[in-house]
Amino acid sequence: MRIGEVSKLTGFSADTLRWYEKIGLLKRKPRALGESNYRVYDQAMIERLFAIRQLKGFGFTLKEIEELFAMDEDSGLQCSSLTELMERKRKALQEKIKELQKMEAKLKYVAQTCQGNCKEMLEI
Amino acid sequence: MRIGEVSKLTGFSADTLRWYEKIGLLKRKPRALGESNYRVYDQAMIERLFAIRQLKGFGFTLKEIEELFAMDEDSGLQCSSLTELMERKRKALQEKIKELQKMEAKLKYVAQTCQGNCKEMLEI
DNA sequence: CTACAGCATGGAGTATACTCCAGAGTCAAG
DNA sequence: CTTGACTCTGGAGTATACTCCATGCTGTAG
Repeated sequence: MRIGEVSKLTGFSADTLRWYEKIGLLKRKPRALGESNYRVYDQAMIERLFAIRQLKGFGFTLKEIEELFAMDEDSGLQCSSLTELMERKRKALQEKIKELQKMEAKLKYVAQTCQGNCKEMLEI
Repeated sequence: MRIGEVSKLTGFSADTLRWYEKIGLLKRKPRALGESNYRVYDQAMIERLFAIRQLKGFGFTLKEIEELFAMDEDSGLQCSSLTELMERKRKALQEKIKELQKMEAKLKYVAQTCQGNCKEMLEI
């Protein structure tokens, strides 16, 4: 498959696919003799793209996904290591959530109790 | 007050103070005749810095804070407009929170139920 | 054979909020 | 008068994840 087709199939733009290659998240297949310079994607690469989609949905950054793939290729990814990574990511997410919830609560408080003098409440 | 003192007082680094000035969040006082080129901060500026601190804590971006100050200088900020802004920010925060909570829930699910085959569950 | 869609490359631009640095000017104490 | 701390300016760098663009090559339909 060529880049346009893969783009339609996966929903990643062609630019994004090239970008993923550039940062090492996706390896480009070396071209066979006499083959054009166009990128060719095989089934394994398509699957990897869906995995990337999944992992992004779990909150992993591209860098983390890359490291994860590297671990997998390196020594075979153990479920225990993966679980640990997920737990760590989960804790980070929880902290971020708490932070946002605090902001939200503060906003709610000011907006609901200001009675005409929210500027003072916000100390503006 | 000069920049170093203000930095200590407010906790914003000197670089940050200059940065805020550059993006228009803080106006530099014009220098008086014969005065040096050093920045001088008066009480009003210090207060504005504390307001910025507050508003950042409420989740407003610098750009939003700037717009807010502009509205205030322009026509005097009405509590009703401010409340509306806060409500909008609050909704945005809530959506972000929901999104993160979904990620967290998915991670929790996989991590807790994988039983040795989390790779399959993650579709890696 | 030619037109045109599709692809390649390298580089710049976007958004956010700074941080760091070099090179030079300024101020106050001793 | 010198030293050292402080400040100035302009510009580059950081992190994240792309997007957009110009210019030029490639593949295929008619």
